[in-house]
Amino acid sequence: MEHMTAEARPASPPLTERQEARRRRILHASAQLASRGGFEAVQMREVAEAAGVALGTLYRYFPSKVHLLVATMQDQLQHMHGTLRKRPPAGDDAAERVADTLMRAFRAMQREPHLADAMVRALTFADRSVSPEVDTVSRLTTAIILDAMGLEHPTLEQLSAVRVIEHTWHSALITWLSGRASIAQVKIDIETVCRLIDLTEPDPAP
Amino acid sequence: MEHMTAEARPASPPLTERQEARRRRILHASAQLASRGGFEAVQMREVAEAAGVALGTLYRYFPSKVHLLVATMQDQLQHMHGTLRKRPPAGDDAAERVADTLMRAFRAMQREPHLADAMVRALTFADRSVSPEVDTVSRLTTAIILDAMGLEHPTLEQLSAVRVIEHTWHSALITWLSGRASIAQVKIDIETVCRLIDLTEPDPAP
DNA sequence: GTCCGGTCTATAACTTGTTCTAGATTAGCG
DNA sequence: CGCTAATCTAGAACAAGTTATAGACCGGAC
Repeated sequence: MEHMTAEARPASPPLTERQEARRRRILHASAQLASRGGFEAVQMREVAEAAGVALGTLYRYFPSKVHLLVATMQDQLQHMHGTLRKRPPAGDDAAERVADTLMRAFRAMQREPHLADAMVRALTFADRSVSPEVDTVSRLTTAIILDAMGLEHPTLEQLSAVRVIEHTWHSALITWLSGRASIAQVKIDIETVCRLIDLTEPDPAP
Repeated sequence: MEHMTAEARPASPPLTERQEARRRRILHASAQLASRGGFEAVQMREVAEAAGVALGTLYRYFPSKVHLLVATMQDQLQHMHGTLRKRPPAGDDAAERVADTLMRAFRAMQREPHLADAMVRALTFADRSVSPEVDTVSRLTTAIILDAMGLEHPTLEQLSAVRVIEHTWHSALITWLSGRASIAQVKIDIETVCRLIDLTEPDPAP
């Protein structure tokens, strides 16, 4: 496992201290506003005001509302990845541990449903211009799942299973957020898809 | 199997002929515009003009852009359901047939990627106010998958598998539409998730 | 310190989804 | 036919994302 939890910005010019602070204020304001009204409550003018920057500056840091919310999700995911690592999931086999981890993440979302709404809606609404950022989020999610499986060198088959688990995770979240599925239903879906993991683990002989 | 392919409008007052025609013109215009530039090319003023109705009328028929595009998807799905029924999928077991069917649907989307983009983005972006319509689309998709499986009375376990397959289908489509996954990758994901079906079919003894 | 290019602020303007209004048209009904 | 309520039209108006502009400010080169 690599240890770059908090760093994923290979980007262009290294930000000055004031700039880093601005960026942080913006992300904080974004999360704050999202925690109340969800996606639509994150209004660019309000984010700018709450963060104490001009609207143009906000757009310099995040070229669109979707970019901003995806970056917010990146931020939150990194926190969560750290948190999850501290208490590794219980469970005998990999499938259980992954389901356990995702349910833990799901409970975190239940605590801030509006924030979850804003982030997930932005994630799935993102078009090609946001692909790099969305990809970063996806890699973070993959890392979390692989951590839960406890694998150093997953096979191609296992990576496929992880992809499908991620698909299910995102889509199930959406159905929950839009009120079309209950918490129990999401739990079942997660547990169902996690059985795919067993399929890829032909238990190593008696 | 029931035969209500083209009917799913239990709604309030039965539309007059002219109204039905308007509705159809609107959906046609929507699909037309979507086929060019995708989600953002479907602009309400343009749809209204192309359909030859006033903007206010468009909003009376479809209370938002997302409603309109979800209805467009409903329309397209019904066509596809009909088409798919004519030539049932080849394949020995249920998993193969479902994967086959979904890949056929996927190829249809590849022929109109912009239209697919508009419809799928609307579907996942829809909030609670569109739940009933999104649910209808979901039921249609479920029906298509169950048809492919060839089941009259699926078990609860099988229904769970179908749910997960649907999740994967939607999410994989999104990653493809936003350029983060190749066609080949989507194929693998579909085939991977379809293996869940085998898990629910403890083959009925010799 | 002074100067310069890039950054930030404040604000207006533009775009597109959505709502509203006033008047014309239509459908159903006696 | 003539009436009435609902519907439709044309167009203005509003909301929020995004872009553009002009000037103030900051940080590094000299």
